Amino acid sequence: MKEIPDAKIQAWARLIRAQRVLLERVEQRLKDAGMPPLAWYDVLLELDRGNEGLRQYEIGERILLSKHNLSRLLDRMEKEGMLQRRPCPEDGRGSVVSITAEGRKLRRRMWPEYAAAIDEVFAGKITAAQAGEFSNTLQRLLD
Amino acid sequence: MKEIPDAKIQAWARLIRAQRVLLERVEQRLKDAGMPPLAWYDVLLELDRGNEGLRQYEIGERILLSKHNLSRLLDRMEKEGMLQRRPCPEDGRGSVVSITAEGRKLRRRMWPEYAAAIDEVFAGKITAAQAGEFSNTLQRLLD
DNA sequence: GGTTATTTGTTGCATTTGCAACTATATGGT
DNA sequence: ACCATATAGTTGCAAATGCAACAAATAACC
Repeated sequence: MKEIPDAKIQAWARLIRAQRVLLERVEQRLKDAGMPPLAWYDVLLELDRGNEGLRQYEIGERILLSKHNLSRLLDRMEKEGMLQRRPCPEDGRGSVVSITAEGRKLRRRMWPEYAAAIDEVFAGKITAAQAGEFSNTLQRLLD
Repeated sequence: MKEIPDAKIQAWARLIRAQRVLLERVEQRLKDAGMPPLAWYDVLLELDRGNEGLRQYEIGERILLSKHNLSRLLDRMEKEGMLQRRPCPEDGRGSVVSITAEGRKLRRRMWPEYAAAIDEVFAGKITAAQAGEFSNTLQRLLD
């Protein structure tokens, strides 16, 4: 059995914990401001970037959401008028999702609150150099 | 409105993403090995440390679980015979939770699998020095 | 001592997530 | 062309989570 040094175990534990704590604070702040959860923002951001509309599976890959889950998230967002689904011309199975004007508006309204929250819980507590180093480490872990 | 440098936004995004990806891999591995989710391990570990038994709220603080949620997690674990709840002598409202022999056995059985998973997704991808630095940064974020 | 506010834990209800099954289309092999 | 297999997305059902309301006991205040 592999012996993992305590310092690494501790780093692992802190990674899990810190992400949970910080993310929860951010979500709470959005909620307090009467805004939808972060997942909505993620979807809106991707849609806003992918101008021609995106296939569902593309969204799923980018925001790391399983397809059934995404399917229903999109249901909710579509019902609120934030996006549109239309059948995909090249692939009869799929649909193309695109953001509505309403969706763009929501995204723009969410960003300041989200940014303030990130600043409060994260960006304000770390220097640019530290953030760069931190980011590199995270990327290495993801590879 | 605060302007957050791109590098910090990216670091934030990676923190969220990396934790999700790595944690999911670990959870999946436990599941594949026929074992309960990580939350069970966390509870068992705390109980194993706190020899005399712990109050529920103490467990909740340590593993960052809200009380209603914890209440039901403990229900499930108690039903499986991993722990015991008995009324607290000093405080008529609360209960004292303690681990059973069965619970200790489960924790010991889970650890090798969990450790191997941590090694695979985290510890094996980072040097001790990097882990130390990383850990410090996370701690700073948590303060 | 009596009243009010807090804390501890549980429960009901709505929302979300995860899993497996399903439909429908597309792809690959022969 | 035909059959098997894989992919895109949806849906039903079970499990987990979040929220608000609640009971019971303690602590705080006068």
